Amino acid sequence: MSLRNALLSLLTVEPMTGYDLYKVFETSVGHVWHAPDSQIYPELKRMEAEGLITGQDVPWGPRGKKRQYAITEEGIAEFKAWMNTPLDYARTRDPAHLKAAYLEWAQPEPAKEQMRAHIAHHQALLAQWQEKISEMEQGTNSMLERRLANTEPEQQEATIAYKRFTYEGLIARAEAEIQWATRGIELINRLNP
Amino acid sequence: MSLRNALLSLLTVEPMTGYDLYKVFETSVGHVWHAPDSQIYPELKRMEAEGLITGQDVPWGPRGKKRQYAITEEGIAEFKAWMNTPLDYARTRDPAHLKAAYLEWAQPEPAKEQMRAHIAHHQALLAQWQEKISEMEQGTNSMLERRLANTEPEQQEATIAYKRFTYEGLIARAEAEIQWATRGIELINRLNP
DNA sequence: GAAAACATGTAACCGGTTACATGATTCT
DNA sequence: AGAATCATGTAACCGGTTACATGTTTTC
Repeated sequence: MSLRNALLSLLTVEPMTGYDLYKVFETSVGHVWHAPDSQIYPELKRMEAEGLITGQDVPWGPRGKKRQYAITEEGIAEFKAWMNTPLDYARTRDPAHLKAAYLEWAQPEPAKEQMRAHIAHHQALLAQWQEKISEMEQGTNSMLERRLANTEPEQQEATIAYKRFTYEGLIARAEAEIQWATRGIELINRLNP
Repeated sequence: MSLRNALLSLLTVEPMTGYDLYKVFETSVGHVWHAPDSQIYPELKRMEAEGLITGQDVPWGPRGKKRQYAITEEGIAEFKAWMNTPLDYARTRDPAHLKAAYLEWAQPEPAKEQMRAHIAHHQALLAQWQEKISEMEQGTNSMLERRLANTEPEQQEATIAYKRFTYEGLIARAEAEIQWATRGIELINRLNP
């Protein structure tokens, strides 16, 4: 049910179409949550049927139209309820560490390549998150700016602080993964002289 | 297809029954990969049909029997091939950080409770992984001891080193998550005086 | 004798992925 | 005029979860 709440969180900013939401998942929130359009459109329909959001057809060009969804009071209540409910943590399922535990079965070159890919993956994430923080600082993150425009002044500090806190955590994690994989390459080299 | 390879990795130690494998998932490997029995038994059947493992009914008590699976040459080749193939990293889907980014929507107490649960979750993982390393050092990890008994002497160092490397990475991650959530509690306190 | 552990499955469901499908609008 | 983007879906599939179901053996 996290997709539903990710969608609700975005609709607390302003009404959006399925395509708008899809694009946001491809960029800003996409680094914390991702969903393909094929999952978003049906979910929006279900949410509308359940009264969490209301859809409205708005004209788009001479003949086209698009459906814009706005969060309802019920939707806000649902989102807040989710935010106040503790998560239940899923059992671990971590292919990268599963493979790392059995690297003696790989050849040295592919093993190192695996570690390099791990580094590249987390370096890309790191760069994106650092970019998010720098956008926040410069006020160039449009989703955040629009959110702040609809937020009471005394709440704005918290809104920014929690987002920064989140990104900082993700940055620390990415850095740790890069460090780990770097040590992995050293280890592979040491064991395969 | 990681379940399949997790099963293969365990069967490189020695032949096992579905229940044996299920128990191992509940304990040692379970902290890197988890699977319920309802997923293990059908997967073993498919793997047998594909020739990756061979099953043999062995008597169990006066009337019972159990099916013991051994990895085949084909299975070993498949596992090695997987180990030599780079992973493709799935798009992020991280409910804990998704929620953290919107903590201004939660009440302070539930928000802190969330952070405490995050700490408790990762502290439990941390303890399990530290225990694994201490078992390795004392030679009391029976899966590993059995694996080493079937490993050529010149390979034993690598086998141990990669497992230690894996656990150390997971320990570092757990410590970082605990630190992050601790900062989160401080932040919530600061914003809600 | 009862409880715990061993042993093996099936079935319904759910969230998510991939592939397929279509058409309008805007930009160059 | 053609390409890129906007817009919205359906359908098959897949990995994983939860619930249900059953029987044997070992341990206390």
